[in-house]
Amino acid sequence: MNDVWDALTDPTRREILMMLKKNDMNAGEIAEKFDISKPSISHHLNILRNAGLVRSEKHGQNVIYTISTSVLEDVMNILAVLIEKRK
Amino acid sequence: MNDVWDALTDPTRREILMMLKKNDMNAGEIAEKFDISKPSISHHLNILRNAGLVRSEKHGQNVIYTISTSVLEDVMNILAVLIEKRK
DNA sequence: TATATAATTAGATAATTATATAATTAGAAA
DNA sequence: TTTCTAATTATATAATTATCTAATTATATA
Repeated sequence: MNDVWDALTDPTRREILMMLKKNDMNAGEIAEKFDISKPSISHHLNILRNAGLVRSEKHGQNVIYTISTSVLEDVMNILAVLIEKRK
Repeated sequence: MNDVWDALTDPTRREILMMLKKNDMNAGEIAEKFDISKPSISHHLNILRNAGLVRSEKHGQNVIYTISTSVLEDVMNILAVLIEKRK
């Protein structure tokens, strides 16, 4: 759970998720969208994967990344509790 | 918005929010609940306040903290977009 | 007014994190 | 099998962050 929050803190990683929300992309395509080195993006992808926010699958020499939203439900639930009115 | 995510990353700060969800508390009461120095808690409270997640009001020599959830709606919305199915 | 209490600010430090470059691994194609 | 491309791993570094102790500020009370 902490891993999920930590993954979501970084703006680059949130943007990656936003992009993956629209379409699956491979690592190179993702890296192209940012002004950051490929290894650095690879690192961000790793953090997202460890948090369970993306999945990766190798196709030939490409690695295709897909968003995985199930863990986000937990985050939503926590927020819902916080927002919920005190009785 | 970044400030909100950053504020939410830290487990101590999330726990503070959970506590404040139940009741308003003053700085000392909050600090007592953790095994962390008072200045450190003060620092966390400052980050929460800058993110708009709490408000503080001085009553005598106590400072009473209250949760403020409106910014959390924005976070919820971002998560909702991410979770939303691709069409 | 002197002292005690609540909280914050100041300053230092250890740990974490985002980033880069260089090296490596794996697969595709000449 | 050599070479090219995609991606990751290894390593180093600068910046950020969480924490501490000490000092300060503000209020209350003896």
